[in-house]
Amino acid sequence: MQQADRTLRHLTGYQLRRATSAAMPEVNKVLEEFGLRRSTYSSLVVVVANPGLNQGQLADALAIERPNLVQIVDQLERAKLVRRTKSVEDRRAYALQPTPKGCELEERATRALERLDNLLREGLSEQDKEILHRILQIIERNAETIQERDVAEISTP
Amino acid sequence: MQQADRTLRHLTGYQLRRATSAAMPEVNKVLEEFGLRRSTYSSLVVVVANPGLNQGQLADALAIERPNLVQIVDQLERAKLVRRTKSVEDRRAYALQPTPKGCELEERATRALERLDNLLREGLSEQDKEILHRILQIIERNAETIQERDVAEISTP
DNA sequence: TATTGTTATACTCTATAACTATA
DNA sequence: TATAGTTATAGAGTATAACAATA
Repeated sequence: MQQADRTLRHLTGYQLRRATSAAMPEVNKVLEEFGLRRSTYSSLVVVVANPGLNQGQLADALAIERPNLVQIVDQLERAKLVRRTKSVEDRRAYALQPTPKGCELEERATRALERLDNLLREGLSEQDKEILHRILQIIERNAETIQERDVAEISTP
Repeated sequence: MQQADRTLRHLTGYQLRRATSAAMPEVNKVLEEFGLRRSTYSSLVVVVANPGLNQGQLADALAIERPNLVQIVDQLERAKLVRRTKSVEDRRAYALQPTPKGCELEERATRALERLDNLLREGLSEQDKEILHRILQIIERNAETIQERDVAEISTP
């Protein structure tokens, strides 16, 4: 039985899901070598690039819920990659600061992921890569736009 | 703070993840209107397109583990969309058959998802859509190829 | 009254080991 | 012995309600 999912392959959601599901385990494997997971890695990157931001801003940047961020920052702090420092302007908030060790690890992990990226995109032209990046951002924005609308018009034409 | 995740946006895995995470809730909402989830919908589609296939073949087609398929088929059977019929050639296996109700629901759900697809891909040219489909399949195959190799060469250059 | 970080919780998805019945 | 379907289970990821401290 070949291409038993032929019908599904026409749907963008299914295409995205298959490609993402295939790629994520490889991303996970690379990050494991650095003692990181996707959630801790992406948080670390944003803190390194935006030192001093607070947890709410970090959650917004990564589109994750604040409660789920708590344990992620806990892990980064335990690994001495990020520090929670009390914000002086707003004493409710923590200003997140990367440690030197965090900066160094982030750089090495990013380089490894860039090498994986080249393998994932093998066979694609430079133009293909740019088009992919552009299209995925359009789809993401379209999805956010749809979210603000009513789903009824889709399900019942 | 704008584009706090700028560094991450360069990575294909992150691009894929963001687009997929934004799109999946919309897919879920559409399918909920039909009493389906992504897993039950995709299984239903494959059974309708390939009546008589068994659960192992279905699991392979959708790249899901067989144990996880059991409850999915249970749900489809409880909803009278699919029937498990004992295979005559191999009495260990079930031949999965769609019911008329299953065929009808699959068709309506697919039409609704195609309408969602048009919204998700709004602003893309016909060429963009074809390129996206092609690129995502390449990435999926590349990921499967990487999986068969050693990750060490990626993490430690 | 609203917001930041937190706790507790629950639900889905995914993955693996081990069982049964057939082959 | 190997395979098809199953059971049980465990780990992520994700989502919401409610609380304390502060604004």
